[in-house]
Amino acid sequence: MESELFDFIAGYMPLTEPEKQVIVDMALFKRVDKGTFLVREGELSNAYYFVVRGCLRTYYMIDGEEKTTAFYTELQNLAPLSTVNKTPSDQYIVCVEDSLLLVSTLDTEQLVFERFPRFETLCRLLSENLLAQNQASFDQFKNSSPEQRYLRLLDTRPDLMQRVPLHQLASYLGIKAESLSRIRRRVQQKART
Amino acid sequence: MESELFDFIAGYMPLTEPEKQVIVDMALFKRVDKGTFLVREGELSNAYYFVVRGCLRTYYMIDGEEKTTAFYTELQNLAPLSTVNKTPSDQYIVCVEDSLLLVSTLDTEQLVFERFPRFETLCRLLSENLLAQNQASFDQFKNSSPEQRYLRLLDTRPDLMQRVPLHQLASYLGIKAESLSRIRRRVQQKART
DNA sequence: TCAGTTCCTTGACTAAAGTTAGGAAAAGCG
DNA sequence: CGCTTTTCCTAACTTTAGTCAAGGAACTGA
Repeated sequence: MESELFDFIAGYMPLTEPEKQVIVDMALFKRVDKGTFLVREGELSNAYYFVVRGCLRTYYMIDGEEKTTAFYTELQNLAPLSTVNKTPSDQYIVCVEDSLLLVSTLDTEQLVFERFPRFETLCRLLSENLLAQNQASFDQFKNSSPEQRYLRLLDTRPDLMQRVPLHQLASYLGIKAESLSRIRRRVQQKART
Repeated sequence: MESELFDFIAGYMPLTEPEKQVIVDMALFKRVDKGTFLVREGELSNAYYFVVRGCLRTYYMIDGEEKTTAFYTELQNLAPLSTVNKTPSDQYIVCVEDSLLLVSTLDTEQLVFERFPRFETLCRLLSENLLAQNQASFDQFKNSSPEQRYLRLLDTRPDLMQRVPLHQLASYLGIKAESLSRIRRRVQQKART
């Protein structure tokens, strides 16, 4: 169960057995049911999430409509702006499937850093990486059409198509549900020729 | 000259005089002329940049066209994916104006961390913050039309309009130069009524 | 089982961005 | 200074996304 996590971490920095034990002992793993809200708009949040198994979704409520902006699945990390800034959240974070999460709060983080100083270096490297990756995704998004974005998603995260309703994927791709529907038809027709 | 930097850092963590001195002594400040490339496509990069004064631009060459994706101005931070990943860069980073930068390489960073351990915490906090902010910008980008994005840019970074050619701003906004031209006309007409 | 959602698609229409082409003003350079 | 390049705008046309309306399929809960 934890092995996925430690394999992932090893990509940044291999951990010793005692170090792994620190994480396990702190009982940071948490099972969360589908439909559970981790944060709602207006609430304060003090946790960071690492998805071991399952799927989280972030969305905003704008003019009574849900605007989905991200999905976090296996081995992805979510540091809500609300947690980082200690300000009320402007978005919702909800559990899309029954999930297994590593939940670390500002408090537990501090404890881990004391017992295991290298963990701060690990967190720094991870943040730097995620920042650069996020910027690269943003860059790619700007330079591609809705259809190209759909095709890329199909290529990089095909699982999402099965796991998530299409109208949520549409707003994730920055378009309306009707447009996504038409894009899918267009793409299928091209493939058939 | 360095005071802008230290004022900025104080927002995360006030530094002591000796700590400030470490940074100044390491002579990490660098003047860079307009037109200078910090990284080209295919090159390796091993530096992080903090803009004290001036402006940097990142762009990709796609089908012989420059696709600008970001501008870094006063008090903004740039950690190129190439530096983070130690892989050849897929983008260009160029100096748009004569600029004053704080340049930190992987080597100098290590030295600073040793002489001044709190610096690593500072870097972690900064990365976490920038990541959450970048994600929020990305979210907003997805949920707004080209016109809304233009108006927001006008609101949040009006200086860019003067500092940078419009066709570069267009691709930064994820649209073509012709579209930006039309949007500007539309907006002006609305304002005139 | 049935009623009420939610989800997905389609069609007709509108609005806006992409494409292509051209031209004028401004800036850079010999 | 003239020349070239860059920058910016315009226009006509094409393509595609947004909007509004509707209907059917799939799922949900009493």
